[in-house]
Amino acid sequence: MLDIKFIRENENAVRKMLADRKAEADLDGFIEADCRFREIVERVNGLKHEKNVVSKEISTEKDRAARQERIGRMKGLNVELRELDEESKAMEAKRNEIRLTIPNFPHPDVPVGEDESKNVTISTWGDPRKLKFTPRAHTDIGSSLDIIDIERGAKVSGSGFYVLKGYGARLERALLNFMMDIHSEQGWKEVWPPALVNSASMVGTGQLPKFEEDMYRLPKDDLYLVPTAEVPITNLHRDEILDGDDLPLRYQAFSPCFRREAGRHTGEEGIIRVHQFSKVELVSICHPDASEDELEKLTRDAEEVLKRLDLPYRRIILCKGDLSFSSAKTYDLEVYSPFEERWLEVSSCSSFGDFQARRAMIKFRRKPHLPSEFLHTLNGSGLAIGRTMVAILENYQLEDGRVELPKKLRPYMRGLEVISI
RNA sequence: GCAGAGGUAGCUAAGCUUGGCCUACGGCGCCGGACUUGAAAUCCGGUGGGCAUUCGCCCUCGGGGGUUCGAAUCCCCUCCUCUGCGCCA
Repeated sequence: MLDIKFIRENENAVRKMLADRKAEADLDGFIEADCRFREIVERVNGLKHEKNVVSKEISTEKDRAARQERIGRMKGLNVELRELDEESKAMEAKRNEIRLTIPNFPHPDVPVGEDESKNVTISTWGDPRKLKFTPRAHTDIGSSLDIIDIERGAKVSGSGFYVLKGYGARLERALLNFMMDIHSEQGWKEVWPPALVNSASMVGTGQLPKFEEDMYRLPKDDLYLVPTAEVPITNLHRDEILDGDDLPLRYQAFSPCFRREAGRHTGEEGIIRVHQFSKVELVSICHPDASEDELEKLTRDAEEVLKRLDLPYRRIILCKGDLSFSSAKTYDLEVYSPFEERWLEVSSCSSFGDFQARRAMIKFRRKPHLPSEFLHTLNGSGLAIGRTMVAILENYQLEDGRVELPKKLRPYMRGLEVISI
């Protein structure tokens, strides 16, 4: 959510930002409602002031007739107020509703561009593997080793669900522990959050009201299945004023992630894009002056997982047209897939500036006597577990159909070196 | 799920029975000032949000309605916390 004064005073900048992002929001409606709201509020405040004065007079007035006269005046004021009050509430609601649909301002570092083709590669690590045989897809590998069962996932739940079995299931568990141990070393506090959250939390991080269609919702309880642990973790401190000395707050959490993923995606077969996947998420709540450095740390810390798994990857920065709604700046980490001969996104690390903090009312004080200010929030995958598994299967496959395990992961697999049937 | 007790400012905590003296008591923390060589102690003032920024005005007692000239206070709905019972891995 943008600062309301900023929108008022920088209408053109907001308009340009929307165009750069290829986003739409009813800015005219916002401005109209805001102007009208403020106009009415002034009159309402005047009337309320009069009411307060007269009410005070009634309480001290001894003369019965004078009292009655004032009570009559109050009744008149109330009639007038009722109408204006109604309109002011309607205008305020409209204004706020629209404000929730205006995306964040991109950071100045963010390159211009209308879609993902304009994203810029920042750095590359490791040499993409060239296998001496024809590589197979993770779906092939998974089914022939009987560790990924897509058919039965569909039977049990439907299309877009899969089942991990045997070493596949153990690999999931190993990756989770492997990742979280690394992040603990790096100073991220472990949290095990709820997988269901209320709508206030979803508004706080920006999933609602705009992306209702992307979420699973339980109408009976008005709860949502989390699309990422970002939601419960960032909302841990919703409506709180934190002590500046406690910053930054760095959390990591595992959670299942649920996404409806309505619509078709080509080139994302197998378990690349599914309705439920596991992810370790890093969330930082930090001082506004520290968020730029914090995004670098967060991204580096996520990269460390790929380095230890010895998976070649690159870091890209998303252009304005590809940037997500709440983000000010996003790095994606992509692992090379020798089968597809392309890069696969396994992490997305974003800085939100004060956009989420303003929605979720996460504040801090520099000193106890100073006014509270909004914090900055950041988060990133550290990493998406399902896609990391895909990357391991496709990068570490052997010609005979077996899959070697990255050396540092073996202790987490009870010493297993190679996955075979 | 049922019954009871609660939710008041950064924290703590009065007020609610009996509506107006609430411009929300007091304390802690913090800031500024006075005093002091300095500090402590003491005293004075400040310490939520919005609109205007010159004096000012409005809002704020978990949230939303209602009654009333007037609601922290009375009524209704709702959310959350705690205790007991029920259910349960």
